[in-house]
Amino acid sequence: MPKAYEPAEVERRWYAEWEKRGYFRGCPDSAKSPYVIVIPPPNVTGMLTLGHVLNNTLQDILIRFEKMRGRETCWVPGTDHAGIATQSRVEHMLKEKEKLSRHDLGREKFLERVWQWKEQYGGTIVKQLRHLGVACDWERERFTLDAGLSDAVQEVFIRLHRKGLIYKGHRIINWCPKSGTALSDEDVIYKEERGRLWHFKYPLKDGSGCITVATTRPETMLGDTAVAVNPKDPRYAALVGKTLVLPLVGREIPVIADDHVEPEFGTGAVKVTPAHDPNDYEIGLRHNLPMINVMNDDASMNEDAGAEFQGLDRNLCRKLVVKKMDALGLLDKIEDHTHQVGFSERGDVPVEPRLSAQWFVKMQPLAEPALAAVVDGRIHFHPDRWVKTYRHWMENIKDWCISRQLWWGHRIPAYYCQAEGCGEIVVDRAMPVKCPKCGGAAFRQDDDVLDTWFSSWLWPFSVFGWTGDAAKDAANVDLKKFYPTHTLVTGPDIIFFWVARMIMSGLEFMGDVPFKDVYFTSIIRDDKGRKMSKSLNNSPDPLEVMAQYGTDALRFTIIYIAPVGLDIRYANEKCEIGRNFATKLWNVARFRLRFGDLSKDWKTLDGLAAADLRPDDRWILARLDAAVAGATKSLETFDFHQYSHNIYEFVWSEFCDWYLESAKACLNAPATTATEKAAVLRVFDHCLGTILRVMHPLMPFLTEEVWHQFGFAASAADTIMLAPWPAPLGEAARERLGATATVVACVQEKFELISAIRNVRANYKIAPSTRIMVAVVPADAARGAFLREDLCSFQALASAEKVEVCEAGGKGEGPNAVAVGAMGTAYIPLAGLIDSAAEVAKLKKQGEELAKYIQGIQGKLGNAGFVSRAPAAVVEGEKAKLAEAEQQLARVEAQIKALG
RNA sequence: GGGCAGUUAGUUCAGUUGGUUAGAACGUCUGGUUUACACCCAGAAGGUCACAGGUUCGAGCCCUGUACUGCCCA
Repeated sequence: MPKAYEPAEVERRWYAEWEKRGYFRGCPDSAKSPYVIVIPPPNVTGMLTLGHVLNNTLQDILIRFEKMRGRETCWVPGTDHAGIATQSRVEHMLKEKEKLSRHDLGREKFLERVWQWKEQYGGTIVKQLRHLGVACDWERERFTLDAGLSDAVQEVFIRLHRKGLIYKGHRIINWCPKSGTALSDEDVIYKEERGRLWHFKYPLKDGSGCITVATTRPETMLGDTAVAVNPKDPRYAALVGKTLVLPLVGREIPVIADDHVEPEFGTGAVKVTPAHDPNDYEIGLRHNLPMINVMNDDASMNEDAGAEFQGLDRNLCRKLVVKKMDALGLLDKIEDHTHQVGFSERGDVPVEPRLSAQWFVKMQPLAEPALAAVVDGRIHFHPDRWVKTYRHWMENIKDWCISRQLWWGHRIPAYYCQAEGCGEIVVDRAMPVKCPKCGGAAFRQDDDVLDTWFSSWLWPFSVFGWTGDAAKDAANVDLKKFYPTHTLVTGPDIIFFWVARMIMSGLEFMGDVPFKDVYFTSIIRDDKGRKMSKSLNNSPDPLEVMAQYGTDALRFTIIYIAPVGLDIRYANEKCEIGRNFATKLWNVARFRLRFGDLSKDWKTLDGLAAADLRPDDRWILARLDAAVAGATKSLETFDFHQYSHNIYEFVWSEFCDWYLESAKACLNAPATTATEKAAVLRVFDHCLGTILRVMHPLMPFLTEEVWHQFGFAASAADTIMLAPWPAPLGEAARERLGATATVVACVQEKFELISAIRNVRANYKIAPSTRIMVAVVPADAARGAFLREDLCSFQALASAEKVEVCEAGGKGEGPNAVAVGAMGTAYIPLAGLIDSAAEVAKLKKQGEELAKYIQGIQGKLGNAGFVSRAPAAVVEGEKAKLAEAEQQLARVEAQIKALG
């Protein structure tokens, strides 16, 4: 075995092997109880990011944990078709390489090209995911445009339409001028922008003066159809009902009063453009105002903007409007103004609110049961504070704009009767033969496609082949076994886009929640706390990180550094934590191999009793038990942070730093009998076998490799993936093995005394190779007896030539350095080296600390309120601590006296 | 404007139902090729738990307020 773990080859070999052996498959016929996760489908255009690493490592941990616990696990992977992103990427490519637009090709040819692109490049993220070691059931991989999933989308659209929950409406929507499509409210990202507030004067028709309005979007004035003021605003009371002449356009528009106008904002009078602003639209509806759309699809001005402006881009138009208003003397002033501007996520351009005919889902009837499912606990959020965010959105829900003016996606199953003046819309699976209204036979299908999320929201059941046909679905074994799923792991940024909508659709179409627990991951930032972004060039490529440090190292590190419910601050160097830990474990195995083959009976400790074991063996078994119980509980409660820290702490600081060294001393000692050695090795192997299994969900490759190299695997065909999750020994077994709380406390005290002795060595700069003599006067007879049980490991751990346990006063002659601990007082003869003054100073410092501590406890115990009100156990505990400390202080003081 | 988080060692973070002398990692300092590991070992230093009140026998933890930082929604 090489000195350090070399991950690359191990990872390649094991992943292929696991997949080949079918370990990832979820079997619907299994008698085991199912545990199911559906992956949050990444965009088919996507590349693996650290966010994916975190998210998928968490899912993999859960899947592997439950698999070891005997569940029939099924983790469904897949991708979504990412309508806008994919279409614009292919359009861009066509333009660059062939100077063609999608319109040059036509819909059918263009879609062929997108599919080609998808087949060629779309698998990237899926391939990358495999490098992460994820135990996904690849045979179930799904894509949102697969035939079955597309059928489900169609079925759902038709059903909701029949139910009156999908309708076509003429309303204000968010328009992305770059990609030329409508967006949903959730697709808009608000960014703070330092803009301006232009104050325009609109003259009254009767020539009696002007009203000044303030606007952040001057170009929209061309579509103004009113000016509104607050009815309670005395400044404008006299002007309500009068008529203004809209400058540049000449249209006569009224001054109206509306409660929603804020008198404090701007001048207190607002221009109203119902076709280009959601608030103005509401005002327009209330006051029956004309709605004039002055823009084209690409955000250039249309003919209704007037001849001077027609064809201009919205930004150029803005400049021209301001210039002309200024020339007319109607530009009152320009103020700096910081405000929130909505941007299109994909296009990264400001969205244009605009009046448009689109398809919507009526959300409220779906939201109510979905809110109830979370509020009444059928679904749990982790951390649960996200419930509030969810509730707020659900209670203020708006209808969902689902139509997109794209070609790549699920085409809307709506057919328009082409008969003159009919206008009938038929929603159905196929093109109708005859119009139910006019009997016409000519139809045209809606050109638009559906929002990508309209397919993703069905994911938890569409991936299992849901059809909506009751008989077929009842006979679907996958659906029966695997729905509802169990845990969803996703980012809080898609709580509305995806999580909330999946809950709605699950309840609506399956009659049951889609999952029971939702774990919201952290967001990954760089080590300065900045968001990862392409422009900052601060987003590392996970594949490179895995190549450099190892996949297990990255997996371990990202879980280890993820704080509880907060953002992660990541830097590549942090992967050293995981890499070093992997190497540490690797070397534990190397160490063990020096002492021969694995104990045959490592799996259990049956037949062993306290008398067969050293105190240190009993101690590590108690600690191992606590570690196993802790790991199990942490994973059951989604506390991944604690899980990783507990393992790390246990393996490194307890198992390696103390137990392994103690075992080494015993195994190397000539006096140790073969029986004693066998017992120590058996405990060691039992610990290691347990550690490997507990760590497997987090570091799958390394643990599998050691499992095999070391002989834990029964044969080459075996796997740690299917090894049983360790069960705690339980109290009775711990008692039998002497792994009691008393032993743990004593061993802990012993280790503290050894540390104090090491401190003496360091203070006197004694070389590690120099063996010292140590005489320990135990604090009491019981501790003396405890120490005598095993002096061999004490000696080795303290680098001592010899350790003697003496009666009080029997510590021998000559000057001694001293270490005082709860276990007792250790004397280290250091003739010629001893610095009495330094010894006294050290002891005085220790004495002062003890005195302060004692004073604190005495203060408590002297407080009548504490003694009468605190629980008896707490009071007793304080008394015991006091006695212990007083005794130790007495010993420290005795030493000071002896030295002085 | 509304809501949600956070503020603990130089840095990044733990800290259970309120009850040990508040912990870890990294970094820093000292010493060390001790036969598993220098991707290591041993030792050490480092904290007014943001601030101000309150509840309590007892507060890092509970309550009220303030400040600052970040996120979400309008």
